[in-house]
Amino acid sequence: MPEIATATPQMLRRVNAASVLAVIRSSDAVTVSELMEASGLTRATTISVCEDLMARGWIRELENQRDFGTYQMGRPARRFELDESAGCVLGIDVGVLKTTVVVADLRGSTIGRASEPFRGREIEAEERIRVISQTALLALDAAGVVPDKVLAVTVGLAAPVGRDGNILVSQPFWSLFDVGLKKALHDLHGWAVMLENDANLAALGECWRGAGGGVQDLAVLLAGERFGAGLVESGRLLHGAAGGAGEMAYLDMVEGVGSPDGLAALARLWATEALAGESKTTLRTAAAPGREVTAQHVFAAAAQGDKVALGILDRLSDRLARVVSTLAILLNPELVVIGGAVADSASALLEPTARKLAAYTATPPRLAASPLGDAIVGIGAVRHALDHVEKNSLDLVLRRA
Amino acid sequence: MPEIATATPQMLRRVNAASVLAVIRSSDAVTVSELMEASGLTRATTISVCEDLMARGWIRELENQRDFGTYQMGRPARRFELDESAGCVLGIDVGVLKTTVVVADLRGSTIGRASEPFRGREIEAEERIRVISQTALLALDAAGVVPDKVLAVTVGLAAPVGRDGNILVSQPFWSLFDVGLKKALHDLHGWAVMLENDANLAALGECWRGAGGGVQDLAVLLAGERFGAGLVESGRLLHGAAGGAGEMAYLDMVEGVGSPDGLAALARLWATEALAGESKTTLRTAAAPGREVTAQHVFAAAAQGDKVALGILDRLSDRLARVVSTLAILLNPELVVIGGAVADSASALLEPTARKLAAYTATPPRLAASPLGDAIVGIGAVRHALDHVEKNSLDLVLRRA
DNA sequence: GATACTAAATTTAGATTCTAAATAAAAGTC
DNA sequence: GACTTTTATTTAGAATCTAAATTTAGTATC
Repeated sequence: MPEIATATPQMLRRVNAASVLAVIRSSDAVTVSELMEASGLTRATTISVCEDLMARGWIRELENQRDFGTYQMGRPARRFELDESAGCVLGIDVGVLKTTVVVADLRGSTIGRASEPFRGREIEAEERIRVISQTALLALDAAGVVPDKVLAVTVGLAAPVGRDGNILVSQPFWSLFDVGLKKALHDLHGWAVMLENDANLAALGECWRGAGGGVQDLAVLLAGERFGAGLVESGRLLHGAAGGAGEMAYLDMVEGVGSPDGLAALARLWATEALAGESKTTLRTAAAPGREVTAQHVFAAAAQGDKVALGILDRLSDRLARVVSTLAILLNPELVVIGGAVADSASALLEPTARKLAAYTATPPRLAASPLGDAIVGIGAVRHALDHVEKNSLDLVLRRA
Repeated sequence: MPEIATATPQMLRRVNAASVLAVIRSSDAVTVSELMEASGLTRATTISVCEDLMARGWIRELENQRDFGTYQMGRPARRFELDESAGCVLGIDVGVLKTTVVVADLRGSTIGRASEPFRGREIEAEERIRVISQTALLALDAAGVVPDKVLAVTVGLAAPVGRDGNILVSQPFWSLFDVGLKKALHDLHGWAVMLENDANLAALGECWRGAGGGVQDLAVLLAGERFGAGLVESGRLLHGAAGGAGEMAYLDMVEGVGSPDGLAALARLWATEALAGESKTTLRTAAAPGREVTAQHVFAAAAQGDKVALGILDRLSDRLARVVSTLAILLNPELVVIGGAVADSASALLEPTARKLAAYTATPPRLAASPLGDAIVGIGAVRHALDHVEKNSLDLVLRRA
């Protein structure tokens, strides 16, 4: 016997309240008449729902109603808008060397942010959790918001996370971290913490605020040190059975690729190789004795017309085209966004990559460089947390300041 | 302003009726009390919904109510069950050389079937459509059902089909076929026809009646002449932006693979190569002068211990392991089902393939051979059509015999 | 400044729907 | 035949939405 969802009269109000709230959330300030048109409900119902939402603290009524819109005759309309300060969400990016916490209001506007380094790459989960917790408080402080206002927290990390938001026990370190972090933040502040893979959050971020506005089928390629993808199909994140979707270890087996090394790693490697040879290049001055040559150096030199650097860019674009084409063929996204630390530099690669892509696949997607830079995971985490709040608005109790 | 779904009291009945129907659909015969427990509704509501569904023709009431279940005291319970003959669906597999039509009742039981060859590989869309339409009538005749009873029709074909069920205009032949078929079957019989990619239908079929019972993340690999995949993630089919998801042309670029050729094609090729050489093998007797050696010959010879055939199987299993591993890494399915014409023979490959798979991926999925044989697309098409009927039950008007 | 006009808010009556409790019915048990 | 058990039916009640009539709060016009 399957579990089924039946409906009672009481649930109607919930459905309608949620719908009206969704409209208000996506508008600046709306009149009851506008809400009626959007919802198909009558005036009586619409107003009653708005009163409800106001009593619960999600929306507020505007005064000076004529100030908005064009002049109009008749009795002034009541106007409602989202109370974006009714609560906030936290998006936390846990990297290897540092953590960044973004505080956003209910409209998703960033209202605070803090970043703190970890003491080293190999520190214990416990210490990591302590730093994260403190950074979160710093960010809240910067936003001028008390911890009680936090309605949802999403943490992004470079590990596979299942659809249920849990990390597999087969990952001992991250599993420990998972349990510890959830417990710590709940015990300290009463926050409900959700985990998600960083590439997946990057994909959410791009769909929301990045190059993927309105796109339903997209892949975000984190292309810096190591290729990894966040996959969105029909507007939904793909996780796979154990959260492993978007892994790209198969690149080992792809001709002309051979490793999951990312663009920055390859640019460094090939520049170092070139410098070991005799070739004449401006990269020599960048890489002074004792200083490593970086991907930035290569892109900068290429922009100046350096032949060796341009050669490296050509190789990079071929590599990228091959990587993108595997995704493009198997998943047929509309758009592939290049993200990660190299996103800015990658724009120089877009045109040649797109040209080569046409040779590798019959269904080439659009290509774009992420405009979000290294904030991409934090922004995606905010989006993820907001999704949770929006889905559960009517069950959350807002604590007034 | 987003389109939103609000609810009225009238819609409650719809929701509850749909839920109750879903329970009845998945049970043999249920009492009102059982429905009450499953739905959480009261007796009055449950009975009223059942009367409704009965009036609409979807369910029927049983007599001899004590015949079911164990002996029980008290007033006999009313018992309802799905009227599986209230309508039927058609699942149509359009191949290159023939078409097969499956007629199924509302429980999904096959009640009729017919298969007819096309006159050639290269015939016009119009002629194809005529043959399909006639085969459908033959199948209905075999089922003893009139065309009026058909509630939904799904057609599976080897072309990319978008989420919306349409074929891209960039595919001139199939696009013409799409429009023509829908128009023809609608004009002739009033049927609403849905199109879907054959590998996708195979995936639906496996989830329903095949090796993937209950699995939420799975890939079906049609592995006969050419590799192609149907992908299911979190219980949903993946289509991609233009219906191209599951394409495997990237295999060209995978080391140790190099082409999208399927297992049957490779077995033939390698056997032919071996026969051109000097090696001693029982395959020579199978391939008498003028007769081509087939994949079946190779598998049969291997089963008898033929060294050359066993060598081919070993190569095939490596090839298969590489193909599967690319899917397994990027999408992390729980299960990969080998389907298509070679499904039966493929079971001999499962064990060695699984062994090799562990070397290629850290997240090896379970492997299985499809138990559905070449009926897989037709069965998937039936499931697809049933999905449509179940989602729209309350809008469909059943025509009584 | 009085009157008319307009658009929105509010009130009121009405229709559905579900629930809950009381009553009736159809069996079996003793 | 009286009692028990289980289900069906009836009745009253609560919540929701809609629709139509009425009131309100402004602007426009004379």
